[in-house]
Amino acid sequence: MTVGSRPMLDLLSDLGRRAAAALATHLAATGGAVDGLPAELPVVRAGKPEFGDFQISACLQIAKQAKRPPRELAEAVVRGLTGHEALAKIEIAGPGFVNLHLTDGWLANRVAARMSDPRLGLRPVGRDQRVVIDYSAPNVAKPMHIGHIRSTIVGAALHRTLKALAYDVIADNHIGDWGTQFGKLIVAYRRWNDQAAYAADPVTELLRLYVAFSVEEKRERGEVAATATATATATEPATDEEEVQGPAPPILEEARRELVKLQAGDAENHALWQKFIADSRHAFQEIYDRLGVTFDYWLGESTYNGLLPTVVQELRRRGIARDSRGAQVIFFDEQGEVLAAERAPIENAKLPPFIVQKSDGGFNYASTDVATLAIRLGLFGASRILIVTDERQQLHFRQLFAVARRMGVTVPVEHIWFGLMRMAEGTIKTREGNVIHLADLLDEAERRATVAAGEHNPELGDEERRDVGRVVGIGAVKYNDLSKDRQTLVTFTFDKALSLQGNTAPYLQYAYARIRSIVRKSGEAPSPSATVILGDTVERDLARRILAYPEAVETVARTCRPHVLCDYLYELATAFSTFYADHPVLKAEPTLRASRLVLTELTARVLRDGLSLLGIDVLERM
RNA sequence: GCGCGUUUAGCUCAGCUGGAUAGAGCGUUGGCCUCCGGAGCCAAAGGCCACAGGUUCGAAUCCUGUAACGCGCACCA
Repeated sequence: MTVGSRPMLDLLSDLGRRAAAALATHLAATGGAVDGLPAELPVVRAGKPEFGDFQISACLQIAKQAKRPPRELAEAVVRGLTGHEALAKIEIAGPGFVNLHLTDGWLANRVAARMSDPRLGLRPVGRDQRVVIDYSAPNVAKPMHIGHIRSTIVGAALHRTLKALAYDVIADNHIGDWGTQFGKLIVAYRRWNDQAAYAADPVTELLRLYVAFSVEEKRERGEVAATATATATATEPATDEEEVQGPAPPILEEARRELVKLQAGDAENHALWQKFIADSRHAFQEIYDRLGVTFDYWLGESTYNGLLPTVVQELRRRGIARDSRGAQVIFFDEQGEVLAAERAPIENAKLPPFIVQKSDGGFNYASTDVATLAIRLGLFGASRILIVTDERQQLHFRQLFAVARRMGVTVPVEHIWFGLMRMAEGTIKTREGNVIHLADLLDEAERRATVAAGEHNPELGDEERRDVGRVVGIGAVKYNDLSKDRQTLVTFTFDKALSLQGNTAPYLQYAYARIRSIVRKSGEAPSPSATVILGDTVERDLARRILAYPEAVETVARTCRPHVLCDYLYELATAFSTFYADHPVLKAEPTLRASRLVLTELTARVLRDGLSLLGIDVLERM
């Protein structure tokens, strides 16, 4: 490990350990024994500049248990840290906070050292860990719309971030390529397919066919219901709420027959199904290419079909699933754990029943997901599994994870859920109503950004302007989703999604382009051996933020929340802009110029690297 | 009805898992181009952290209620 490759994080651990040791010694001497004193006191960023760079507030928490005054403990901590090479000043403040001030020299040396570190301080914390990440997962025969964008973009960002920390990542696109909709699609395709329209845009035509099916189904259902109510005796109340619906309309019966044929391996239906998948995948790939998103596998739901009978058998054999109303069902207890199959279902179960096989013998999402989990754990040897979907699937995954626990799964399986995208009033409508297709959103983003590029930099040629528009537009869309906590409910508007000011991708890209312009004009490569001078708080603040990069990236990997990295990069860019406003670089005297070039260059490298983890490109000019 | 989630400035959001005087962006108002790219910088105004209790040295953060909104709740995925 080279010096300076992970300065800030190591320093905090070191300080925390020394503080804890000093405190333990003091407590032992004074008889104020405390159970479970941590080996490392938490050292956190100070809330305000006057409180120094970092602070330790643990003395306040420990004081009560130790029955000693907080300030006395703080004094012990101060004694333990006095003389540390990185600390310029240690003070006790308020009721017992310990404020730590780093020396400018320590910061400067560490920043200078980072010039020689191609990883910018990132540590291989994920080494020897295999993570399977499941994201995007669009449904076959449906165009990707703005509801898919968060899973795709958040998932891709996590994918890249984990890889950067040396995790062995397997990205799996679990596309919806199986299910009852294929019976409907086959029927609708045979009845109404418009060959020219299909040839031009298969997925849009498939969506039209699906909608046409629903319309026809509804029409027939109306007719059936009318005759049913006319002949009903009306004296027999329905015993089951779910069964009050009348007999199925003929077209739905037809769809079910086609589905059964497909499942039985009927050659014609199988060929159609394959065609739908291939054409859909082609359309998805176009979007992924524009977004720069990649997968290692596309193991759709159908991948697991052959395993489902065995999965359900196994669940029964192990006393997890049982017969109930003709279906294979798993029940839960008051704690939300699986209820043994020999026990009667209970009233106040924490979770509703989990159906792994329908009463008609068909399998569903639940059994598919059990099989998927088994493959990811067994075949892929995952040591962590991340599934990125919207919030509506929380209950399903709680049920699934309870089943996994019952089956003895101990590796962490996490549902990385995000809030739904909602439409605001007045947004543009597309062909199919109020769904905005992802492709249209990206087109509009690029169009607006291209116009903006032309306004802000008239010197750009047509080709470069379009290139800038593409990178800025796509970046803005991605950043808009990534910069909010993923659990936030988003109300979509073009103006917000494509904003170019404030905490946005274009701001960061602009900061990068400006920096590159300075470095170009310097006519030299910033020197890794230059001495860094931190002359004032502005330069000092910039240095601190540069060094904090690994902390932000590791937080993203741990919590699966990319907005932490967005916030970090925005603060870095802001710190640079402040620095840039009144600290001449090229016109400074030689030693200062060399030092400032290092700060400038490092800011550029961290911005580029951090944005790349988010899947956002940068430009040399814009 | 039950479960999960959300509620912080006019609007959009942070708040590092209990720390000191709650922070940004947009918008508003006022400054900054003889100076490396003004998609920028500096500053001001703007807050009962939904509401009511509780826990403790200390609460936007934890616990209990209440309200509003979002989502889900037996054979869709």
